[in-house]
Amino acid sequence: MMPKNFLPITSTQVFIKHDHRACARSAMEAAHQLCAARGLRLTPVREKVLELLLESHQALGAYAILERLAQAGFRSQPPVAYRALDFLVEHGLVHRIEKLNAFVACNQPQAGHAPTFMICNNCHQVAETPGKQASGTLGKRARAIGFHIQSTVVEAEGLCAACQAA
Amino acid sequence: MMPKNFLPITSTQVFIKHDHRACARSAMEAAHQLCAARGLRLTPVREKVLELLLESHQALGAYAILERLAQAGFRSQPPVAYRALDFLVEHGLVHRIEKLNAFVACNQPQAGHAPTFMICNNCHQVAETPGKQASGTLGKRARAIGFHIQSTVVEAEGLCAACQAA
DNA sequence: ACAAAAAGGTTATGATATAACATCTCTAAA
DNA sequence: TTTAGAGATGTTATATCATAACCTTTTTGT
Repeated sequence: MMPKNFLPITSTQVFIKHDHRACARSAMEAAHQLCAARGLRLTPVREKVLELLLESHQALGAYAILERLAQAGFRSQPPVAYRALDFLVEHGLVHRIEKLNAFVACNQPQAGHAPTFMICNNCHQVAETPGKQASGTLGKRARAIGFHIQSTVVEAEGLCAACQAA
Repeated sequence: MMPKNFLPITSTQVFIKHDHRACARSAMEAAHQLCAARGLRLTPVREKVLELLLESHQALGAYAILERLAQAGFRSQPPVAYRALDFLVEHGLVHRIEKLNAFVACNQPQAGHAPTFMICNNCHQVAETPGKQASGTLGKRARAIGFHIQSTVVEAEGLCAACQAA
């Protein structure tokens, strides 16, 4: 039987040591499948941006992405990065971290999730924990005042376990 | 007896019809008291910025504040607004809304609270609901992975009760 | 009165994001 | 298979948000 307060912290939990390459590879595969299934075009720029984010396992700003794109032979005007990011965010392959004005790859792309993020102020990694829309405290508060939630931002800054130890 | 899931939605709940002037006046008074108690200086610019935010009952961007400051006879270089805002945010009199790159007055200035915000996409008012640090789902998730939370951002966008009706 | 600290004034620039419009490239229907 | 339309990309320019750096003024503690 599962423990009472089971939280599905998965292999996608960034702070936990794991094989980044394998993790990135499987996320990229998931992205391809998702796009195929929905008839979306994961064009070269879009794929490259996703790849960069998956590799880094950190939040990257649009201009940091732009630099890396340029190094990889893509054009380097801001709209190039922003358009790719818009696409990826719209389809849930990437999330925007408001607190950082930056972006992270989603490691479990799927519809209708409302993830929460833990941002380590020391190692600058960002962990995503899965969440359902309107669950928990926020949903409760919204219902209490008749507020209809369309989207949520839930982010915590602090120190991950490893960085506390060090 | 109080209902089981009692949530302290107070008179400070912006979406609910109330006397803005009285509300702003009392919040301003609370700010003065708080500053007196802590030996902080609520200088003219700082007070004016807080007043502007209390009046508007909406989130205002730094440059919107700057315009209004200029109209009121203050200098209008960006640092003027940002410094005042820094002070007010630091001491909990104003909160930053990350999703909007904007600021709202806190209607219940007090130490150690970690409020959550509901942003109406129609009337653009922002409601603050009180919250305690590390309570609820986010705290649970953090503990599950040994993450030490230093600060949180919890914001929901959607439609307030009044705007749903209309 | 004076030194130190805090606040404010000013210039310049950095960082983030989008508008607008031209061109290219796929896809699907004629 | 041509061609219209949608979607994607290229490019220029500019809007929006935020801070660095340095100097002067005001306040506070001694």
